[in-house]
Amino acid sequence: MTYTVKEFAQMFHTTEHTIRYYTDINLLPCKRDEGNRRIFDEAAANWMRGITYLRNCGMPVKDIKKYFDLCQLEESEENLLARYQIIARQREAAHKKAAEAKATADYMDFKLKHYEEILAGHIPDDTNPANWPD
Amino acid sequence: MTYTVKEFAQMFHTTEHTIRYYTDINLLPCKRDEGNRRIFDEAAANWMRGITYLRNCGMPVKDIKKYFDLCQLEESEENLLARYQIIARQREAAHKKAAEAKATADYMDFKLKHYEEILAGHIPDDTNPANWPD
DNA sequence: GTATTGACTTCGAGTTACACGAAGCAAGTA
DNA sequence: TACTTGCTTCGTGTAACTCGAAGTCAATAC
Repeated sequence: MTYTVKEFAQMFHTTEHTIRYYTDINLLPCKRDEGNRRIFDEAAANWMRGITYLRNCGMPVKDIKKYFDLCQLEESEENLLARYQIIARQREAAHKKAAEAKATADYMDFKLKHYEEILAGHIPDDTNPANWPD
Repeated sequence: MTYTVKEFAQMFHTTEHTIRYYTDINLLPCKRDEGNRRIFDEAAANWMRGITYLRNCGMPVKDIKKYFDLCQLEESEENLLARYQIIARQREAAHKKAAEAKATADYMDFKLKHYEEILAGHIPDDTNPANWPD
C-alpha cells in the first residue's frame, strides 16, 4: 500500500505543504514514482507517526531529526541510553503539556458557563478582562 | 501592588521578551514609572491571565486583541453574543487540544516502558522508527 | 488533435510569535 | 569614579510552517 502526498496529509490531519516540507528537510523519507511524484509506504507512515507524537511533545524538528539519526545508527548500549533519555524527557514534556491543556479546558468551561449565565440574565455582563477573576 | 517586567514574566511562567512584545503590540496594557519602566498592576494581571488561557487554546494574538477590543466596547446584545461565540469556539479548541495532549502523553508512556523493557534485556532493540507499531 | 483540467512539482518569499543582542540610560554599590 | 544591575529601544534572526507563482505531465472534453 502506498500513498500520495494528499492521502498522506489526510491520514495525519496535516497539510500537503507540511508533508513536502518534512521530506525536503529529510525528516521524512519518501520515494518517487516515474513522474517524480512523492510516494509514501507503511514504513514512512510509521516515521510520520513518530514525528507527529514528538512534535506534539513540543520537540523541535531538528531534535527529532537527531533522534531519528540515532535510531538508524549501529546499535550500542550508549546509543540506546541516549535515545532512552530523549524519550524520557519528551514524556515529561508531554505530561506537562497535557496537564496545562486540561487546566485550560477547565477554565474555558468555567468561562463559557459564566457567559451562559450572563446571556440568561442571571448575572450582569462583567466580561471586561480587567475584572476577570483570579 | 505593582510588578516589574521581570516579576510579571515570572508570575506567568514566560519571558520578559514576551511581556515586552505583548505591550508593544498593545495586547497587554501597562503604565510607566518616572524612569519610563513598564509597571503592571492587578488589572494587567487579569488581562494577562486571559491572554495566557486564550493562547493555550491556540488562538492567534491578533484574534485575542479583537476579542479584548470587543470586551471594551459599549455593551450590547450583539456584542455579548459575539464574545460568547468566540469563547465557545475556543472552548472547543481547548478540549480538542487536551484530548490530543492526553493521547500523546499516553503514547509516550508506552514508548518509555518499551525502552525500559529493552534496557532490562527482556526484548531486543527494535527502535528503528520504520518498525514502530501502529 | 488540440484544449482544458487536475494533481503534482520546485522555488522563493511571507507570516507568526517570539528570541536575541547591541547600545544606551539611570540608580545603587565598592 | 568605576562598575554592576536592570531596565530601555530597535533592529535583526529563527522555527515551522504557509502561500503563491510558474512549470510538468497525464487524463478527459470537445
